[in-house]
Amino acid sequence: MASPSIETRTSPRRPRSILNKGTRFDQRLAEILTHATDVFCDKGYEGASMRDLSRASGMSLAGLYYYFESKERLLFLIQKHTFTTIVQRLKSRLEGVSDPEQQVRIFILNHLEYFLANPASMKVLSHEAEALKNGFASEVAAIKREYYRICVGLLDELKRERGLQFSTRIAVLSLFGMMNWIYTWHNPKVDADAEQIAREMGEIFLRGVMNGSRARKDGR
Amino acid sequence: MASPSIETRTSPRRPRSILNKGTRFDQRLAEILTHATDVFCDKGYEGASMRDLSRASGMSLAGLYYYFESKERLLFLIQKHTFTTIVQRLKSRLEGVSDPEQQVRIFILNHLEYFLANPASMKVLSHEAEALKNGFASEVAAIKREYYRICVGLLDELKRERGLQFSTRIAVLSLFGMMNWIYTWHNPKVDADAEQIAREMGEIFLRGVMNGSRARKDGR
DNA sequence: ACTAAATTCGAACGAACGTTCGACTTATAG
DNA sequence: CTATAAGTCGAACGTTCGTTCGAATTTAGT
Repeated sequence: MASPSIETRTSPRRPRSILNKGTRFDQRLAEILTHATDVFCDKGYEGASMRDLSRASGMSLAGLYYYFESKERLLFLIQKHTFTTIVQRLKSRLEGVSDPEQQVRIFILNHLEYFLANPASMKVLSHEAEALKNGFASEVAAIKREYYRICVGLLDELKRERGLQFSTRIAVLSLFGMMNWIYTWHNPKVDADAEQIAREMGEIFLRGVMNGSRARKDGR
Repeated sequence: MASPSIETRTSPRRPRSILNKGTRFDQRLAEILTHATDVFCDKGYEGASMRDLSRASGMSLAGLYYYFESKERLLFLIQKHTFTTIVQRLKSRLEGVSDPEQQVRIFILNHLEYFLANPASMKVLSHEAEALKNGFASEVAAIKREYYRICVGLLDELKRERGLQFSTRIAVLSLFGMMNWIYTWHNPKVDADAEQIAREMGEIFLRGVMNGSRARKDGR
């Protein structure tokens, strides 16, 4: 959780001194976001009260409102930062790789690695997807759509290259389901690490989508 | 949504007349559960107020408490009924089928058919899995565990019969993810019906879990 | 050291929350 | 028709909610 920085906020008047990166304000806000993420993760967005957030971050109830103007905007900041980060990491990892199968594996690994390294953030992103309204909702939805389209692109490319036949939509959404559901069951003391889970899910998904598909006629 | 019946409730003193099935009480409770399910589906358990439920079911706020003694118990009744029904249907459909692959296909079809026929109930079951506490939570968790174990059994049987090698836990949980995630995206105006989606997910999952697995050594 | 800006907080706001109570109305059985 | 039980409701309970305000404190520039 880091550096929401300049254009991300609107609450009080901005400090006029230009060139402040990683200011006290931004650092403190980031700390609050981290604690808030944990609380939202445990109690849900609606179930978490501002007093819970106050307690968790060690700041008074009123003090929180110096950093953001509403509980909803706080959730928005968490979701936007999380989603932006995962998309940006994906893009950088995808650079220079041209084999579509390898690209899909990277997509899965990137998603699961970030998920298991930031379980609270990702649970809040996955589980509270409907909690935001209007402008906040549509801005996060836009990032989600971009992320979704990237995955569609990879699978369409895989289909084209290998002459496969399957519904891209069902495939992509099944893959997201496999991956995102992990927040309901993953236990770091019992389950393998991200790399191995990514390998196993990747095997299931890629074999499932690739083998024998060429021969199928439509309908059945 | 139907017949919570005798042992399910505790609120007021029970009508002493034995042999009442489908009484006025049970019917009205079932209606309330249906409306409450829709509201919980739309606004979430925490986000839905008793006044929302009152409005949706056309009964006064106080009147609701004649049928159940708390909001939490209402959610419990919804989840327990939904989960019990889906397990019971599965068991009856599984009877007489012995081929493990066919059994897995039936499992998937049963799950998705019920999901798409009762989207609100299933969303409330999937999305509000952490909302209940203590006794309520553990009773639903017990049914979930039974359902999970059935699926594990089917996959272990498939593994044994065909000499496959994969982590049953990861496979089962991936399958649940694929299926349960559907509440976040399925649009009846755009997407296919349960039978076809079950076929496509079944293909992906079964091919993914079956093909080539025999040859793999451990570790890699 | 002085000052102005940045930061923090106690106290309170009105609204909404889940739940309860006693009185009222409707249905049922004799 | 009468009496008892089942069902319903308006009004209110105490609590907690998200948010605000003005005063107090801390920080940073000179």
